[in-house]
Amino acid sequence: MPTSTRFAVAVHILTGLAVSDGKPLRSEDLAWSANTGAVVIRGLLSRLSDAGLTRSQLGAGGGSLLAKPAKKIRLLDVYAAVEDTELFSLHRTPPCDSCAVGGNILEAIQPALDRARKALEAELAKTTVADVAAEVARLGKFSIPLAW
Amino acid sequence: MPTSTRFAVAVHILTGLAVSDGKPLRSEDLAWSANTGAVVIRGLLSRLSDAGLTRSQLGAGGGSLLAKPAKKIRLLDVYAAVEDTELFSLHRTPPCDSCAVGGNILEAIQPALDRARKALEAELAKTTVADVAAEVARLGKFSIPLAW
DNA sequence: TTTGTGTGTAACCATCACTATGACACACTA
DNA sequence: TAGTGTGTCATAGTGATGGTTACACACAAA
Repeated sequence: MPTSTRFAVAVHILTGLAVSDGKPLRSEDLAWSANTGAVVIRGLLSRLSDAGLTRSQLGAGGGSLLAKPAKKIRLLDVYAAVEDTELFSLHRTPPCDSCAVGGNILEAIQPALDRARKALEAELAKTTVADVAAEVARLGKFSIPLAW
Repeated sequence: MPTSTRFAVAVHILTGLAVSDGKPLRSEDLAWSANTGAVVIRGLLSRLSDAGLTRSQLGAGGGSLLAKPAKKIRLLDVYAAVEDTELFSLHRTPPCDSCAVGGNILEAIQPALDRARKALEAELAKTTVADVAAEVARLGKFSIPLAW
């Protein structure tokens, strides 16, 4: 039930925009930082933009910006924006319906899985992009905004 | 990411063994209930056995049994036994090390991800196979042990 | 001891999500 | 008008996953 790498890279993107603090960053710049392709970044930015977390500025000198303060963007928001598979996958083929266990197992475990998922999400809601940006600044010994 | 159905099927297997309550079940029987192949079940049983959750009885009339009371098997134990990938995958290729954000982002987000993972695990530790078996019995309106 | 039963594991395959990459139309700025 | 950067499509390689066949081995029952 692992997540894709999208979540980690999306947090990376948003953290980059947060430390840049108002100066637009191009997808190519972000791709260099994340060590991937610019199209991959643009795909993620598309999802983040749909979720209202970022916005784009076209044309020369353009790039991406945070659509709201980093303090208001929780890791949970990022998670929801870029992950589309269920945390727990169930049986690939539905279990035997005419069987005492198979016919009821899904319904029986669902509540426990839901509680686990909610616990994960509640924890992700406690950290914001601003927190991550501050931690990156502390580790890298620089201050925000950072001149690139 | 391709998510694994192993956890759900493993819980299914253990629940089946729990309601069977001492009567060995063959991998073929479990495969029928889970609507999959017997070899898939045996692969999971191999992991569960390594984790000390089940044991096998060879020969005619044989099959698999729980290695300890269902009440002592937490969903967390099952999860640990059959899932081998990290909950959160990080960048496929390590981010740019010579970059202020890329060089520190992994270390910066790790604590938050660890807290989220621990929250998930703590929740999974609260439910046991016996709980799931009882719920299946309630939904299916039968009592344990179940005659197959 | 013999026969039948069931496990355990290896090998191979099809499928699917994921990431990478090239290409190009479009929007906007200078 | 020229240049820049986004947004999206199409394509391809990769890796994990689950399904299936095959077979050696262990054990129980007779």
